[in-house]
Amino acid sequence: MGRQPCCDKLGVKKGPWTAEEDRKLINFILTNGQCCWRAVPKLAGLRRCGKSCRLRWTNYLRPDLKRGLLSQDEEQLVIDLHARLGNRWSKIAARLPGRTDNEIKNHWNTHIKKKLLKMGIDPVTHQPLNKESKPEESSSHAETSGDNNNTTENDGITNSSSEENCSTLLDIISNDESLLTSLWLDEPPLVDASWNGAGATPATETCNNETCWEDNIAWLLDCQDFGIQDFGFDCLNDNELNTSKTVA
DNA sequence: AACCGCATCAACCGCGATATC
DNA sequence: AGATATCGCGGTTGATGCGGT
Repeated sequence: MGRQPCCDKLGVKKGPWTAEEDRKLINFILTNGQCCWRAVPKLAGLRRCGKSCRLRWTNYLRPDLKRGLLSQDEEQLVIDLHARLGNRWSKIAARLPGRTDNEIKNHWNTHIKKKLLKMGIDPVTHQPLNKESKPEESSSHAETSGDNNNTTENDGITNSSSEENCSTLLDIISNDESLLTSLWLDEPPLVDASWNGAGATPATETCNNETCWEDNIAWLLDCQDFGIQDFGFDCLNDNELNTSKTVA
């Protein structure tokens, strides 16, 4: 009854990934595509659990990932989406091309949270902190879902230009019924559909959908064209440069 | 130069949802 | 139908780097 265990836990390595392990995982996925993660460590010759492989790939090795800090626009979008969705990081990440839920979660906890607090805004409710907040900050945003375009003047993200960004992004979201609906419903992401199509689908299903699988293989092979087989760590930057082309 | 505290982020853990037997 | 495995998500931890003293 049931399935075989995910991994036997014995001899499974933990901790930071080495360049060699990364290379093995990348080579395996480029060659075979993303099939069932449970089988990946064995087939790729890794002493890792499948879960760890999936995490490493989705959070770090995927060639379509952007690296580096979030831009102001991205940051503001995260704030806005968080006001609507709460800590549903995967949903938020789905709206930011090349960003992972882990990355956004980290950025939220280390940067955005502090900025909001500094601005007198509760990062959980996105409402003004009444006790500590400065009088002018509680003016124009409160209970409604779009009230988080925090436009105060005491922090870097809140200068006049970012104010415009805030309202622009907010307008886009508020005025786009389909986007709003999709944010609330469990709709597939706009940007990373190809990845989710392959990544979230168990091998059996993937095999049933040959077109989808082949598309992903083709896409992964495209990655090889720009030198991923020569993987050293700086190649990911090259990947970044080429990903937009490839995805497009 | 050495120590300390803080910030950052990759990776792990545990849980719920879903799939499979 | 129930038991169990797998997947994906969100919370948390720990290693590392950096700046200040």
